[in-house]
Amino acid sequence: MAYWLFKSETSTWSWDQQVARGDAGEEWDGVRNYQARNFMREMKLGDRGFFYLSQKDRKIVGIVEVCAEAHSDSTTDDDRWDCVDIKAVRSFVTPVTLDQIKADERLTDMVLVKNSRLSVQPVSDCEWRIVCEMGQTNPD
DNA sequence: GCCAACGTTGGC
DNA sequence: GCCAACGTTGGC
Repeated sequence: MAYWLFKSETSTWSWDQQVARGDAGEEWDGVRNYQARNFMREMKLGDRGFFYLSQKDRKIVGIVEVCAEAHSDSTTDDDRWDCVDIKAVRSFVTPVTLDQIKADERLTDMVLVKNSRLSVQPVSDCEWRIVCEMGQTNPD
């Protein structure tokens, strides 16, 4: 199983909204970046991801699961853009801030640190476990 | 609210 | 196919 990171903003799509969707999940639409799209095309059912809030919040607040593999983005007729569906798995006991991540020597290679603008990113197994531990949250 | 970094577009 | 111009993102 692979791990990922999905970026959102509270004002656009909040963690509360994601949780409220329950197991039905939600289409991760609106991504208009080839790199991010390509990562979504690689995703498999059951893959897990962090739910990160950019801008004001700048922290990881929850864990999500891919509940539909890549399909066309319903918000556009342009067939270049695909997206997956994700559902909330659990909230972080303690959210992990970008500051904490940047301050941790083990996480200096995280895409979030190296390429902060990429809205869908891969996360290594190692990074996954470290961040979950920092958030006192079950990684499985 | 500023601006650096990055991605995309389009003229040549 | 290069690269200047432009638009967007997101940390600060």
